[in-house]
Amino acid sequence: MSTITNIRQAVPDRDDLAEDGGSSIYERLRDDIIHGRVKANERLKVAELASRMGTSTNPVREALQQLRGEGFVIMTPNRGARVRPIDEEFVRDICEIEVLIEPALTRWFVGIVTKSDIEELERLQEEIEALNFGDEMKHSNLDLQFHRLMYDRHYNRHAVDLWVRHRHILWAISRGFPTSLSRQANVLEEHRELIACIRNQDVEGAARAIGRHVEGSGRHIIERMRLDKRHG
Amino acid sequence: MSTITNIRQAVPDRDDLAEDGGSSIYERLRDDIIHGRVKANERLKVAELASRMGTSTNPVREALQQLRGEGFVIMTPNRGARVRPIDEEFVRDICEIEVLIEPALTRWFVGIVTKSDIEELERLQEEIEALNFGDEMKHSNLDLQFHRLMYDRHYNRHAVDLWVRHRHILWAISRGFPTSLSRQANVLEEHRELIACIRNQDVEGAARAIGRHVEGSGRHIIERMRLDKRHG
DNA sequence: GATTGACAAATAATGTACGATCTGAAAGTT
DNA sequence: AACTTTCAGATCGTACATTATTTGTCAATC
Repeated sequence: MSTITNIRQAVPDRDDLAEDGGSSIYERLRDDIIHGRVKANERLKVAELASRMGTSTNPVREALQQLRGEGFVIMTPNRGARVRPIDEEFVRDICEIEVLIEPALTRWFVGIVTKSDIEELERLQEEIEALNFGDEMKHSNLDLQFHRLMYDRHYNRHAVDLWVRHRHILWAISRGFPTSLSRQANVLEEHRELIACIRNQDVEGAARAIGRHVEGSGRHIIERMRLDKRHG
Repeated sequence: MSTITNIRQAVPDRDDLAEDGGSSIYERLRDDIIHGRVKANERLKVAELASRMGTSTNPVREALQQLRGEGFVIMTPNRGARVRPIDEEFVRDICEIEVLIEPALTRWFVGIVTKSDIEELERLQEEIEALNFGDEMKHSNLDLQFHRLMYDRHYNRHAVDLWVRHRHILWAISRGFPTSLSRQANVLEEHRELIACIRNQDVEGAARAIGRHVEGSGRHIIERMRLDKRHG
């Protein structure tokens, strides 16, 4: 019978050294969906996934339920789970929402920012520029710290959670993709302009800057997805 | 195209008499959390819930995982699930997000609206005014149809899903709460103005109208929550 | 005598196994 | 050809085993 061939196999021989390795069933499944290793609308059979993951069915079922809650799989009673397609539209949809949310978060930040906050932003930005996209992981971490400094203290926890989740998804999608030189330059420029607006207490300017930042990021990811799809 | 009435369990069954029958574990748990029948940060023990629901532990675990995915419970490894507090802040947070999203959806709708759409909106509005908040359930359904007509065809399915979920939560919270006369008048007025702006192709006016609509709705719910808390 | 630390028992979460029930589709019947 | 029956495959629910955490007790130390 035809089976899902693209899902990551359970680690065959290296047992117990890396324990779970931090990758739970949930994370592996989510990663497979986000990276398109399982086709859109493909059926996810619990028994099959369980044997593939090397566990029994129960953990798989619970992981699927969690993914259902997050909207990554669609479940119908007595008929199991299907993959929700993670395509360019999905990225576009997320980014469009962020284009609405992040400027709002940023406006608030401009209103409560302190001198030391700005200094910290500048310090992070210097680190980012010094690194110059040399290490994808480090850059991602610095960039996360940069934006987290702006959003973490916001009173609307729900909005911030949404941002965190969206960022997580986008990061998972774009991990491994190279960043074009053009996009690199734009990222640095957008960050610098953002800092300048914040320092000048230019609320609307900061909002516009972050809006462009999000939009550019989304466009870049979509372009990379297209290239990736074409060249395998 | 197949029927759009794909609403899961849209039938509001009010039979609380049968302990095991009727609604699913998931819905009962979610309802308990949203309505504050379980205290904030209270620990949710699977065995206890299972015996209370009259089932074994597995369905409860899966329901909890789904709720975790939706953000209603917080789970920590080997330490179980805790209730996420559903309070006034939560409502405010949701409404603030909707104040950002719904105007964007509305702007798009103004751009694609047809004559028959406007006629349908007006027909629904007439029904709403004729009903005049006589039946909470019917009003809620009509209001849902009203806004669904505007949003359902939007290309950003993710944003629409978010709206649906938020609306669902707010509806569950405010169910049973009476609507003040003042709020009733405002709702009708806001709908009328919204329709007028749409007919006149006044994009920004429509966006402002829906923004006020959402904001007023949120404020009303929060006020009712305060009253409810005070008087038991 | 009160506090702290270790150790044991209880409690609860997590994982495994299996039977019951439902679905989908291919067989067989009119 | 349409309807019914049958059956394999998958989901869903129950029971149990395992593992981790919390709690309670008691002795040792300050």
